[in-house]
This record gives sequence, structure tokens and C-alpha cells, in this order.
Amino acid sequence: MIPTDHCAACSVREQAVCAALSEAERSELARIGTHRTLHRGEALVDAGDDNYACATLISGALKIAAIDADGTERIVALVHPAGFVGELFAPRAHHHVTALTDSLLCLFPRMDYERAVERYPRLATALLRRSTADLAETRALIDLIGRRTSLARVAGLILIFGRGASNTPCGVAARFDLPLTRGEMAALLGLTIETVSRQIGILERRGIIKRTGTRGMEVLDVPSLEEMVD
Amino acid sequence: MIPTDHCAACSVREQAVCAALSEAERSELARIGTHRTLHRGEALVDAGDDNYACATLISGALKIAAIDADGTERIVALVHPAGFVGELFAPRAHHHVTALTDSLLCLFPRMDYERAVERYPRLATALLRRSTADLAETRALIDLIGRRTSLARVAGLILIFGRGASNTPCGVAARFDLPLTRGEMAALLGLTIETVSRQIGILERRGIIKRTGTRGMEVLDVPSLEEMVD
DNA sequence: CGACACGTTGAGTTACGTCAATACCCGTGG
DNA sequence: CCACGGGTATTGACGTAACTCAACGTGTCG
Repeated sequence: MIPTDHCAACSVREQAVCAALSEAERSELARIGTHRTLHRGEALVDAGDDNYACATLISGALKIAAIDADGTERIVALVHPAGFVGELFAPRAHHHVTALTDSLLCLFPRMDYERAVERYPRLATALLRRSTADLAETRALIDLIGRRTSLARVAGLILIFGRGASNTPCGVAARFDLPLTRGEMAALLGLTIETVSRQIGILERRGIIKRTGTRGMEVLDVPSLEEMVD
Repeated sequence: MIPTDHCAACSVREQAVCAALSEAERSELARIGTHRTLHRGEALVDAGDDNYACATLISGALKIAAIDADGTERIVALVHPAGFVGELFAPRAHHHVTALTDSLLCLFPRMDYERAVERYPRLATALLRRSTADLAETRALIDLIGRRTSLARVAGLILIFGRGASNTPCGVAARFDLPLTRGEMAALLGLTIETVSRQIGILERRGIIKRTGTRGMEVLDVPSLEEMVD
């Protein structure tokens, strides 16, 4: 159970699905929730789990992934703060959910949360909004990895991260740190580590970006990046 | 406006989102809906539309797709009967929605439908259920497309269609017609027409499937197909 | 400082795309 | 009925982008 004053001080208070609730409703919801921290690499849900939790991400980042027979990981989505994770109404989890960086979660037993959805219509609409947006984002990801050169995929991913790191909506941050390792970028784009690394090298040689250290990224020429993607 | 007795006779009455509503609520909803037929290739929504409709698919099949700068189509989802289409709460449509075969729709003005969602909580939860399921399906598609070889992708797609054509849930139909042209399969899998055609040829030469005519498909060896996919 | 994970770079190979020719299916009209 | 034509599918030859394998850097933390 989460003390109500935690909600009042919550950093994603305005963006998360619970923002749609009244004070009283949120207090009710807080009663079934707990906080939990995950360290980088730690799993929240494994594929196949039949009684897993759902959660709002408060800080950090998560990945949603499948692991196939030969152990290869395929990332199918990233979760950012204020995002919601956990498949409601599904009997078993379809994917693994793992922390990309140390993360703080507002955790709910799935069954309790489903009941809350039935009880608070505004929670249902808020989740529907978010789910609809997630769906559009996932489809955009298909679009990106569907039928493009590795260079376009890497360019697109850099734009996605740059937009995420920007404070202006839709703008691209000039400098930021990549939140993923090369291996994770490869798992997300359907490429190999080496190919990702090479394409980043090409972009740098063309003067479009500049690497600073291994994760640092400076975007010098946004229009060129955008042109590569569409 | 749809006469209420149409709903009573509707073939997807039990599966569509409106099944969650009471008789009275459904009558209300029917008042803002209309029926429409789409012929193969006809568009329901174009990407960028700012005041588009949403709909429940009664019969036929739709594709949700993006078209990039050079005119290449990338299919990001298929819609089957009882499916819901149209992004609620989004200012503009992200994708094109087009009929794959002649289709019958139960059509609603988007704004009116959004109001209905706010008014009927059970509609919101039903849409949330469907949206959550769509999200899982879309992620499974990413998983398939991200897969390494073209052979595995084609095998996976044949399994998907085979399962869809089967009457037993999760079983694979022994014979069915592919609902997509080679070009559409290619647009969905991120391959070319030629590659799709070749991989189907390989599967046939290995005795795993048998082509009958251009769309007909006979699945001889389901385990082999499944093995290729995972 | 050394260990270890992560990242880069290179050489050789393979799978897929491109281009092009041919075959098939089906509706239309001679 | 067959001939024609357009859309669709198959097949082949060839080039190239991305993968594989392998060696070598680089950053980070004890």
C-alpha cells in the first residue's frame, strides 16, 4: 500500500493513467499499489507467467521483449516514465518485461487492477487512450523495421531517442545519451550489433552525428536524418 | 442510423465491442452508426485525415498500412470480422485503412463514438480489452518480422493464416486460401514479392506445404512449420 | 592496474533485392 | 469457343547489403 502523500509528490502524477482519477479514487487505487525498484537487467515479468503484476513506470526505462529458441532477444517495445505495463485481461504474459536502467515502479496485482478498471470508468478510458497510443507507436516501429536499409533504421532510432530526450515536444535534442546498448538497439531494429555500430560510424563520417564516448550522441544534422527515414 | 433489428441479426454480435453493452445502450449506439460496404481496394481512411470514422468490421478483411515517400506500402496490421478500426482520441489518422476483400462495416463518426465511450463505461472496457489484444498481436508481428530469415517469416505467416482459417482455436487448417496476394504478404513481412514466392516454393519442395492454384494452400507438415518459426 | 563488458573495425560469405523473362489466371470481346 | 490483355505469380542470373567470424579498442569498476 502506497501512502497517499506519495501520490501527491509523484513525478508522473499528471501524465500517468491515474491522473484521470479523482483524489478519492486515486487514494483507493493507492491502497492496492506498492512501490518497487528494479535494477538494470532485473525482470518484472517473464513470458508465460500466469499471475503477473501490472505497473506504472515512475522513473527509469523498461523493455518488452521475446526470447526465441536459440536465446536471441527481440525487443518489441520500450516503456518510458508514466507508461503503463502489463497486459490486462490476458491469461498469460506474452513477453518478458525487464529494466533497461534502474527503475521505480508503482506496482499493482493484476486482478485487483482489473477490478479497479471495472469500478472506475475514467481509469478505463485513460488506459484506452494510452493503449491506443501504444498501438500507434508499435505500428510505427513496424514501419521503421519493416522494409528499410539498416542505415535508415539506425537513423530513425536516433531520431526517436533524440525526440524523447528533447524538452520541446517533437523537437530533437542536440545532445543526449543513448539509453540502449548496441546489442539492445540491434535487438530492437532486427539487426546485428556490428551492423548497428557500422551505420553509426557512417552517420558520423558523413557529419550527421558525432559520438561522444560510447553512449553520448550529438545530432548535427537533423534534416538529413529525417530524410533518410522517410 | 442502423435499425435495431439489424443488430439483433448481426453476425459479429457476440464478438464485437458492442456485445458488452445492454440492449438499451446498443440501441443508442445504433442510432449514431451506419452500414457501409467497401469493395476490394477501396479506402476507408487515409493517413493524415483529421476527421475520420471508426468502425466495427462485420465481414471481409481490412489492412492498416503506411505508404512511404517512394510509394512502397507497408502493412502494419490486418483486421478481421468483429475487429475495431480507427484510432480514438488521436487528432489525425496515422495509417491508411483499405479493404482487402469486399467488406461490410458498421461505421461511426469518430467524435460521436468517443462521446459514447465516455458515456458507456462497458464500451470503454470492451475497447480496452480489444486494444490490449491488438497490441499483443502487433508485437507478435514485430517478433515475426524481426526474425532473421525470409523462410521463417513466410512459414510464420502461413501458420497465422492457417490458424485463422481453422475452426478449432489454435489448430491449423489443413487447406485454406491465402487472404493476401504475394505483394501484400511481402508488404506485411518486409520482403519482396519474389522472395515470398521463392520461400513458398522452397516449402513446397520440402513437402511441407502444397500450392493449389495461386492462393490455395495445403499444409502437410505443421510441426516443421512451427519449428522454423521458433 | 587489471578484468570484463561493451564497442569498433575488417575480411569473407550468404541471403535477399533487383532486373528481366516467362507463365498463369480470369474477365472481356471478337 | 478462342484470342487477347492485364494483373498476378514464378523462376533465373546477378549484384549488394547485411550477417558471421575474428581481432582489436575502449570505458568502467573493483
